Amino acid sequence: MNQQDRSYKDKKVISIGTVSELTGLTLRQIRYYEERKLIAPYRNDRGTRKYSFNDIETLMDIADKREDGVQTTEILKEMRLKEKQRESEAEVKKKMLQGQLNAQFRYGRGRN
Amino acid sequence: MNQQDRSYKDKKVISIGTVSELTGLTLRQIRYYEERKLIAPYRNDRGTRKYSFNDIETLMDIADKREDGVQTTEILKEMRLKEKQRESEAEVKKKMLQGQLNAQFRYGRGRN
DNA sequence: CGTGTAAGGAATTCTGACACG
DNA sequence: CGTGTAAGGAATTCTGACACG
Repeated sequence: MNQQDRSYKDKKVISIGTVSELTGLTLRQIRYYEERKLIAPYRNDRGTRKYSFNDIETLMDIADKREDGVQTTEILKEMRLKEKQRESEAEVKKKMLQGQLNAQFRYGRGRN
Repeated sequence: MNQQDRSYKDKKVISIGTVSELTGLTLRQIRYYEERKLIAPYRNDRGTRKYSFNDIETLMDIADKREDGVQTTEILKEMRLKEKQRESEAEVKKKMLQGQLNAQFRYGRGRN
């Protein structure tokens, strides 16, 4: 996904009623998951919550796990773990790219 | 942009107040451009308008043209023309791809 | 033509709280 | 713990219409 596309997915512009329709969750549930730090909607001037498509996907994941009886505390831990995993992966990729650049640089110099 | 990303851009989930903030247009203007067929928001059960990110981009284009004094009728014509151009381009691409496939097929047969 | 505005009604969202299990 | 609900207030959105230039 490129930069442009991310901006759509991350932009917090959807109000809670629409999120409720899209996820099948009640307003109460959506607000409660925020209280438990599982999501962090933006608040506009008037204090109205605004959600992103990303938030909606997170909420659908939460709904699945809650159906399996997983508590919000556990879900929060899982989410934090996943986040760390993503960071590590990004780190590995960065290092691999760095290694390739170094190799290419040495190769280029050798031919001159 | 892949299928998944398109769904974010095209999904009509943003209410008119947010669209107003994002585009700088007044509610009156946004509704009027709909009346002139420049945009077509979705209406939910209660008749509330819902817009997509695509609609927002269209509205920003409209705003620019209106500032240049272009009338809504002209803008509509321009939009329809662009649409036809996009269709032609898609047609050309389709034909080029078809040609390549044919060539490949003949080439493959020749070697057997 | 394009936009502002006042009008009245209906639906939305917010918070804090009590209830239940 | 997770969710429902009633409560009261504030802001949103809708339509049809009159106004102006």
